[in-house]
Amino acid sequence: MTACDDRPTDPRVLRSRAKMIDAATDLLIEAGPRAVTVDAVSERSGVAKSTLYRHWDSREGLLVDVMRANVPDIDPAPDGLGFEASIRHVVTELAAMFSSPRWRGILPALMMLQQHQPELAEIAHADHQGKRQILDAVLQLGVAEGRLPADIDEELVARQLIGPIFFAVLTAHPDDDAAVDRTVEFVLERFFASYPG
Amino acid sequence: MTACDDRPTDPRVLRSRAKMIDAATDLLIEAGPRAVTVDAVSERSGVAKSTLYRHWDSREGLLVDVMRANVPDIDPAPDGLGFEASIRHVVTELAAMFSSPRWRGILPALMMLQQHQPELAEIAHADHQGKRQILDAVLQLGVAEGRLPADIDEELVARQLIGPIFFAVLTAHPDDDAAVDRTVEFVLERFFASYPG
Amino acid sequence: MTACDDRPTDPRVLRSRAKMIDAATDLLIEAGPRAVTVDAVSERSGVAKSTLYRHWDSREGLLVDVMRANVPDIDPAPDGLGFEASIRHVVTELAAMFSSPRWRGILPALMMLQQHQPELAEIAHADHQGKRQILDAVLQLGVAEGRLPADIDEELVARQLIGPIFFAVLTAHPDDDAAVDRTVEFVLERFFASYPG
Amino acid sequence: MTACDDRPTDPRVLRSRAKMIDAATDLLIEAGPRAVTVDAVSERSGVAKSTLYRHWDSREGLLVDVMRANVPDIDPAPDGLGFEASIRHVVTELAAMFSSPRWRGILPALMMLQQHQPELAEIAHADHQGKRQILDAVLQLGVAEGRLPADIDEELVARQLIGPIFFAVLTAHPDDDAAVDRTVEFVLERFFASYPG
DNA sequence: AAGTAATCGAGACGGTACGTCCAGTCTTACA
DNA sequence: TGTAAGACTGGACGTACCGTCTCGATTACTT
Repeated sequence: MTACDDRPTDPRVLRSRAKMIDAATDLLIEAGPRAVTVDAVSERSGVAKSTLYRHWDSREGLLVDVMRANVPDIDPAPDGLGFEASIRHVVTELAAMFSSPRWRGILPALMMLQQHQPELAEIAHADHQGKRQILDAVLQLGVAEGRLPADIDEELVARQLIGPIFFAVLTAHPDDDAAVDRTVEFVLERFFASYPG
Repeated sequence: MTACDDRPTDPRVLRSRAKMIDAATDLLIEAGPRAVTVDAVSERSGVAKSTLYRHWDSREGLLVDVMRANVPDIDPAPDGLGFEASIRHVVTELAAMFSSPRWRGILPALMMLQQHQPELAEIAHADHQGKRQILDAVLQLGVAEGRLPADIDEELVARQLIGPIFFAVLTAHPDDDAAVDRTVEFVLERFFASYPG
Repeated sequence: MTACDDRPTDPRVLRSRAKMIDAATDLLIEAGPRAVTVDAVSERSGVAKSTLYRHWDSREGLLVDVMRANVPDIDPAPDGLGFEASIRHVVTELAAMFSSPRWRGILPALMMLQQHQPELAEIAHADHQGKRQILDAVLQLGVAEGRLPADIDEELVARQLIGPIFFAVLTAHPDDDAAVDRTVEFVLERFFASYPG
Repeated sequence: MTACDDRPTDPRVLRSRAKMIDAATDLLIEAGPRAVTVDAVSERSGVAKSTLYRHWDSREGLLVDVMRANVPDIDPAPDGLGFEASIRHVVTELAAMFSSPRWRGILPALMMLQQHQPELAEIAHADHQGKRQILDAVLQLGVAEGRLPADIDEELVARQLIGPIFFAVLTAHPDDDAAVDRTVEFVLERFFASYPG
């Protein structure tokens, strides 16, 4: 029961690892998952291929860590902000997350690859849960304030709020920069209209 | 004197093409885009590799046509059905489309690959427009019946209706077969609640 | 004994055949046997590939006929010229043949390919025999004139006369245009020196 | 401080290279240059195709090294042997070289391919020069012994001696095993006859 | 501070897939 | 009927990448 690996990780390991993740992330965003080649990552990062395989057992393993390293965080709603302001804050945060260039470059790959890689499905699920907790807290605040019915199905409401934005990010014309903002406004407006205080 | 290339396409061409598209579609659904190997398609379809390259200039070109060949159609709402029944019909149709095993196997790949392949982005866009026309007709019916305001923004409403379902398909736990159905019900219920007749 | 196939060959057949042989010959001389591609011959001659295969059962068969069609003839020594002048005439003719650009482009290929294609070996052999007959006649004239011993081994003498010239053609520096001429002179000089009248 | 790349070549490189050259040589002798397929060499040698291309930039490059590796050496005439015995020794050595199964399988290919591959022409030329040096030394011995005139043209004499044998190897009937030996005897006999001591 | 051990760069290797080119067969339409 | 056009199978070519391996050269910890 003794801690078997207390010693701090070798700094060389950390340095190599960071360089490879960075290079792979850049490649993923610039040209999609097919460009995340072991040889390309090795060349771009300056780290030898053999070192890469010392850290991950396959290209896929690296890709998993690249995804994990890039999952964005969102700010929870500050305390004492009230339901309406809080939900607006969270939905806006989520929209910003979906719209960020980095996550827009990675999310579709994650959505696709999770179909055939359980490890990525777990990452996607964990990420989803994290966001859900933040949103759920706000929905509970709405219940507490009497603005939402007590028996609200948080999962369905979450889809109601996030789905249109997610959909807009993936389908809106790339030139239409304001599409997501309009969608956020509309989603909130209809949400408040369908749950009148 | 009508079309310029009337002569019926060589039947051999059609047969080869169909066999390759079928084989590639199966591979795509079974194991994802990385499994759609030229060699694998050739072997599985019984068509020679060189023939494949006579039809498409690259693996990507084949993939594009596989996507195109598998875009599902949905039934438009029958005439004389009334607004509420019509919109329920169309949304249910869309949900069935998103949930169909074939499209679930292909859609995420399409979403991802379109980021770096304009040709696929066009397919996705054309598909989206086709569905939108069907939905827009129903929304206009709602306006005509006085159930929806005349200045409705059809694009935003479409996202409102489709987004949660799309999101559910891509994020719901695979064991939760009823997730999409619940989402459809909820989306419609809230829609009607937010646009009370 | 009835003529079973008297009717003159279809002129189209002759024309196609000639065009293909010509094109193949040009390709062979310009870029060696590897360039004599069925497709290249077809394109260059304007004759369809399927027609080519109606005339020959393989690329090799075509190559055989190309070789056969290009075997050069030499003039026999004119009557009444005397031994010395006759042998000089024949050896000079042979040297001119070996040196002609056309045969220089083809002979090495024939020499090589005959190792693994009996049909080509036969062509090479028949050609050799033809030249030998002309040379042998001159040697017999030498015997008749008392310039050569009666028991002369014609084969060995032929090698003695032709070998150095053949060797010079295949090994002399390409810039050294006079190499073959010098060799002819030398061969004849030594021949007469070793068989003093 | 001597050579800049002293370190002994990676033994793996040497081993792979040797295996490939051997396999290619066997194929060349057995079935001619057209059989020296990259895939065939790879399979027969057990070395991966990609490794082959790490060593040579094309099938032709490999062929060049196969030729180079198989150029046979001949023994120079031992010292103190005297002119007649020496020249007999060298000519016999050359005949044995031309007749050896290995070189007979390779030489015609070399003769042909050199027409369109300068690198092969260089190999052929270098080989020729090597043999010429050995022969020239003997001819100089003949001059020193007073058996040959001082102003002898070594190139022409070399053709005189080698040409008939070379010609015999390439044109003699394959069943006539003694053809080359007879030619050697005859060449020497006529040579001595034409340069009587 | 020296010595040991972990980590690293370099790169050869066997393999699989790519996309091209050619041989040889076969089908269709035209003359 | 013979031909041009060209699709088809099959196989080799030469390239790019994956994942394995070995070799020395560094770099970090340890005594």
